[in-house]
Amino acid sequence: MRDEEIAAIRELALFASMDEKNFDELVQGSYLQIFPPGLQLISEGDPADFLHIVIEGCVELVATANKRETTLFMIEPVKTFILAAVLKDDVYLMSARTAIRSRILLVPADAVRQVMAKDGEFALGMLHELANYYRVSVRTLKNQKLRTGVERLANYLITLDTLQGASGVCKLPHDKRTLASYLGMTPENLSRAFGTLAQYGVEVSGRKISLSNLEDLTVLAKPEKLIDG
Amino acid sequence: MRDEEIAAIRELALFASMDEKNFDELVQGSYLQIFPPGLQLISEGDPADFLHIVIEGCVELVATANKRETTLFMIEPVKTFILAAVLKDDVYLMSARTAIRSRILLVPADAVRQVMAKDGEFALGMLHELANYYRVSVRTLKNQKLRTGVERLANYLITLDTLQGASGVCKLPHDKRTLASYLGMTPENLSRAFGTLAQYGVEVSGRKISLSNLEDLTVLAKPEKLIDG
DNA sequence: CGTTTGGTTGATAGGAATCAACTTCAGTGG
DNA sequence: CCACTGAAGTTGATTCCTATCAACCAAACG
Repeated sequence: MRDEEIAAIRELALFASMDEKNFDELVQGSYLQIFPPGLQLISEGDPADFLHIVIEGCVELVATANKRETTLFMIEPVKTFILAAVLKDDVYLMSARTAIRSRILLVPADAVRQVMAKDGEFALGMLHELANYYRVSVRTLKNQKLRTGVERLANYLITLDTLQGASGVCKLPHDKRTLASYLGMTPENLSRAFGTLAQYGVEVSGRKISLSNLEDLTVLAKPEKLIDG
Repeated sequence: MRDEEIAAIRELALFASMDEKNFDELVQGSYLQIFPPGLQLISEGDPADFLHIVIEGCVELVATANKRETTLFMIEPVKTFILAAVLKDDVYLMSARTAIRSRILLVPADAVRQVMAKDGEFALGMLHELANYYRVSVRTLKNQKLRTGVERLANYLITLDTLQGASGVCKLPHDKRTLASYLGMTPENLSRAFGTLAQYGVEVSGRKISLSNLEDLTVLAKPEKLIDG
């Protein structure tokens, strides 16, 4: 790993206030690797051997059962994933694959656990990271249990537009199949949901979305701070 | 709080290995209280002022949106709840109410955060507790997104029977309205789901359930270690 | 070019919510 | 003791949401 990359990683909230020596110990055994899109990084059920950190790109966390598959989370830079499995020294509950070409830092799980035990600052950093993930997961669960598909899409679009500058024009970060899976619906239903939203000023052209009637859309979506953030 | 109660709390995995002085500091400002059934302990959106620990009884974590309500988790002794909100010094994402008469320990949030910062053992305890909750939340999400209502009920019953001794006879720990909300369906639909399961050997009499054909039920339910534990 | 991949549309069926009526049962009070 | 009450649970009819299967379209790519 290059010095400048190490320095960049050091800046992350997770590592910022930890001891220099402990940081070195973590980085020592780590690998920074580039993966092509669509590559399976982790399979659910496997033991957790590395803590993964997305430095660049995007990773999709998916789960399978009953011959069905669903996307649970999309992880964007700079964030860890499968932290809980590493921490509990247990198997992964989700599979992970790159959504696009991605640079990922792999930190050996036992190193993480060892450093965590002796570096309080690092443990606190982990605690905050994990608390964030827990809250995201709860929000996701509420989104899923309390809203219909159309409502989830509407809220997704409003949030997306806000994140991209609230200009009323935004661009989907993933293909629609992935989005459908993330929103808990089939691609066919996502397509119909976009159709339904047309009468609320949502125009779709490929991945480009324009929201020309945010008021009506918001009435339909009923966004909630405790779900959408 | 009585000495024997303090001693019992000290035994919890969360506190077991922490420093005596720090434990005292935590317990000092805490209250142990008994609440009647159905009492609202916490409202979603409120700032987190106390870490709650169920010593005895049962607490239901619910969330509301769109004039709908759903039960996200049931917390049984001895477990904490709303840990993440306390940790992040943020608002609660869920409301909490007692399902039955319950004894609950209330630990001031700022004390928790202070002790956490200086007691590495306690921080590690928290980290494990939180990691457990995260994984429960992910399992719940998978259960919700990958299964139908009848499948969720079937798996719930199989797990319940296992927990209660795998005798083929078990007893629902909550009323059916609560169970329906927890399983993400309406009471009417839960009733029908029980009806559907009759042909798989599920007999219902009030809260008493008997599973006379576990093989067929299991074929329908398709339990997964990575969802049902 | 044709072939693939991603996306859309239509028809149909299945899963789940809603509304309304009815039953059961526990608790209350006459 | 029994009738009343209210809550919990069930059942039926209907509507709505969602998945499935199939066909079709279109941009992307060798």
